[in-house]
Amino acid sequence: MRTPSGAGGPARRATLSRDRVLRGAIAYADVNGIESLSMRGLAQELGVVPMALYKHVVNKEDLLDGMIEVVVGEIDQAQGTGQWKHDVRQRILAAHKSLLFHPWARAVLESRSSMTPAMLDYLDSLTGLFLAGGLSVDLTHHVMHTLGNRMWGFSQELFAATPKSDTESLNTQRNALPRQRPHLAEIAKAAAHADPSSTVGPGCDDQFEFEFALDLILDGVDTLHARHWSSARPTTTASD
Amino acid sequence: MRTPSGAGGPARRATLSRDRVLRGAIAYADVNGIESLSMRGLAQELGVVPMALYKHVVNKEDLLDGMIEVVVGEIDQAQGTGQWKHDVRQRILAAHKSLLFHPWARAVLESRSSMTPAMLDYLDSLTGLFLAGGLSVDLTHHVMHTLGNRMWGFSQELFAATPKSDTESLNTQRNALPRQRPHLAEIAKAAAHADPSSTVGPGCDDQFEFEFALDLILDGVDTLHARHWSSARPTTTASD
DNA sequence: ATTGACAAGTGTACACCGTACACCTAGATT
DNA sequence: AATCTAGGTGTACGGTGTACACTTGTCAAT
Repeated sequence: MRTPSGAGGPARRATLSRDRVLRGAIAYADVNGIESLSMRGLAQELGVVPMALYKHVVNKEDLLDGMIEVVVGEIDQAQGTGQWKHDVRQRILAAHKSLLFHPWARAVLESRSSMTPAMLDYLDSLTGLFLAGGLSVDLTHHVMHTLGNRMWGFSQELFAATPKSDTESLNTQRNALPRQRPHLAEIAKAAAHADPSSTVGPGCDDQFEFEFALDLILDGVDTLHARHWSSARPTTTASD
Repeated sequence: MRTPSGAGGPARRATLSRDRVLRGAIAYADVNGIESLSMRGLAQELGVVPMALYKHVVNKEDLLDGMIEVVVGEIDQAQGTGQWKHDVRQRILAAHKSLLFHPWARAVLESRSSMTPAMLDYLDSLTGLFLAGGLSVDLTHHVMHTLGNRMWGFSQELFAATPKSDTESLNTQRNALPRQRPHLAEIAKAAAHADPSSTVGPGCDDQFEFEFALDLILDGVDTLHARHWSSARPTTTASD
């Protein structure tokens, strides 16, 4: 609650902030690679002593979470056209673009053990596009798994946002989910209903999801094959 | 070239070997998690001093590569039935099973910057199944990208096996590829021909591959949607 | 049996990492 | 002026990977 003069402060010396730490870390990783991002190195880059960072970030894990949060939060959110396939496509390509912009983002994102708020928001909005397009909750559920594995590697831990045994945060999240992420909540409810054996936790049959995605791809390829599909790359003549 | 008595040696004391180090590391990671696998911890587990490991493994990266090599090499290689879709499905599920057996395998595999021989062999055999099924080289190429992203996260670096600037190993690999991995070589050749701008390197349009996979999924979902597809989970009555 | 070579296990040491903890300090609040 | 407090500092500890020099155990050849 400081911010010396609101806007355009000179910010001499250090004057860190969580945002500056996160942005600094992102820039550092963009330039030097994520593997050489260290608390010490980042501190030096920011003209500060290493321990100063810990006033804005609980530890390195939190730093990485924050970096992902920023990147995912920057995913372009275009207005929908109402055609679900187009809108979904656009949204996913936007995510892909943001992740490609930071080469380290995908690996870091996949190394997180639970979803950050921005990730959940993104997934929720994507889910909403399918549902708005009239797809069943069931089908939407499975295609989210399929796509999720593609956009980033969450897959089986979509709804298992409780890494170890943090039952308190789990309950907090269960209560907060429906009102904040309505579309995800709808899917989670349906999945829990279909498989009552796991009232808490994923409620998803990982093997089923994997095979669903696999068969979707194989059947799609089969169709293309039957149609004598060809990619017709730009440098190739289309006469053949 | 030691191996005291060929088979069934008592192996008192330490008597390491690359294989024992690798197996030990795999067991250690299976039990304690990959994040707590350290050279020191592994050495202690093997009843040996840390630096002893370095006589069988060039560094920790090499250790991780070796672990992946073992796991991928253990993927079940069933006889094909001649039906490409079935055979591909079977092969991929076998890979999935092996990776699931070692929870750390997927993350480690995706953290590798280049393909290990066993990975290349697996991909080559998979490619061969598509080609044997009559799919075009073109279509096979793209579906390999699509599936690759699913089985593990190689995607864009399939043919970019040269992480930094190791031109010598690149040349070695380029010469060795055709005779050892004929199916991959065929795809690589076709891709390089279609895009002559990059005589060395990927030769693949990452964005195209991503969109190909995305559209394959979206079109497949569209089809399922039109058919009023439902997953019909076991606990659900099929009457509805 | 002695020697010598060589593969393999050892011990020490170093640079780097994340971060706990006590401290100081400058600005705001009272 | 006294106090509080958010935030930057300094030191220190235990952990990591691994370079380098060493000892040792095993074999082939003498």
